[in-house]
Amino acid sequence: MSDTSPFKSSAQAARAVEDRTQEMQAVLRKQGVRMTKQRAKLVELLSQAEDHPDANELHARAREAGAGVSLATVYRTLSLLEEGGVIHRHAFEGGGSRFEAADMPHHDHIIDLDTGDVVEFHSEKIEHLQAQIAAELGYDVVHHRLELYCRKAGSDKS
Amino acid sequence: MSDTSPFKSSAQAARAVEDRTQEMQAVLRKQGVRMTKQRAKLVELLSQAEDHPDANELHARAREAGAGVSLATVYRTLSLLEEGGVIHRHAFEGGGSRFEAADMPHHDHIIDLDTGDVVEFHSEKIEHLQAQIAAELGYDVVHHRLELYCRKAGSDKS
DNA sequence: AGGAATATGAGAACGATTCTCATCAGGTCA
DNA sequence: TGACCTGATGAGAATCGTTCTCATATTCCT
Repeated sequence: MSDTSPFKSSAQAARAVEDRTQEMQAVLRKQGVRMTKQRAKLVELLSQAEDHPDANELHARAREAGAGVSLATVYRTLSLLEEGGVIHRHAFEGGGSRFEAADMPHHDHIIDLDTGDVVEFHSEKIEHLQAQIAAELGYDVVHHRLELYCRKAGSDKS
Repeated sequence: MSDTSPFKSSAQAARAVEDRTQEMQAVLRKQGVRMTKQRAKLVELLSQAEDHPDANELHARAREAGAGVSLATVYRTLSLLEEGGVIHRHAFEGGGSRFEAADMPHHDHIIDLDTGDVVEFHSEKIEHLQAQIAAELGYDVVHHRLELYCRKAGSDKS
């Protein structure tokens, strides 16, 4: 499998994942969330995921990892983690919600219509324009959703 | 200075509902779409709607108008009209898809988190930035989704 | 360890949407 | 205009993602 990780060595990467997992669990414990085996496993899976898995995918990964977690618990835990603010939920077009750890800078998404790949990007200019527009209409932006559904440049699909 | 230009639904209201209905039906006929009673009624309901009704709401409105249309047909027709480009489908957070006639300039949405109200806006600057960002990453934007979930400025919730 | 509060698993229930299929209605052609 | 062929409709079953129910199993506090 190709490795798009920004880390130089797998040892370093493992360490980082460990840190992220610990960090997420710490935040949750601070909120009084009981850290059960299945929650710990899901937190770990999410902290090491480099894509945007959905509930079913996480269910499968947990099973593969030898730690059985029921689909019901996967859903319950995802909602819990979202409430706790340690993961983000995305409802892209088609299919169900997809998730990602929340411990990285805010960003929006480009979804490849042909492959389903998700690319992240961020534009301070767009963020600023959004706030400005909302303000002109008398609103404060609580959160937003910006998704660009794209095709690779040049792939003529008409 | 801002290129924001929100539309007032009253601007479109000036235009006769019948004209919009005829226009939409004409476009569809041109595409070889059979104009059945049910489809005609749904096109009419959509052309006169000033909000963003969902399938169930349209089903109810058709019933109230004395023209019974099954829910299955409502869904089939909505997909048909969307393919024909005469309506747009929006999947806002929570609940199902909501629709609106497509015969007005492209725009994005602000959703009031407290009231559910939807305000339309458009920013050429943002559109341009989106295309630019996608291009830099090797993509062409096919369509996008920009929604600002807001609260009235100053309404200190919590 | 002892226990109260809480989490889990399995499957039923749910809401939105799509599909199946027997019947019905547009639009065309003679 | 009337018969026809194709495509459309209605009613309900089926699907899909997600949530809920409830009996049982765990966690975490003391």
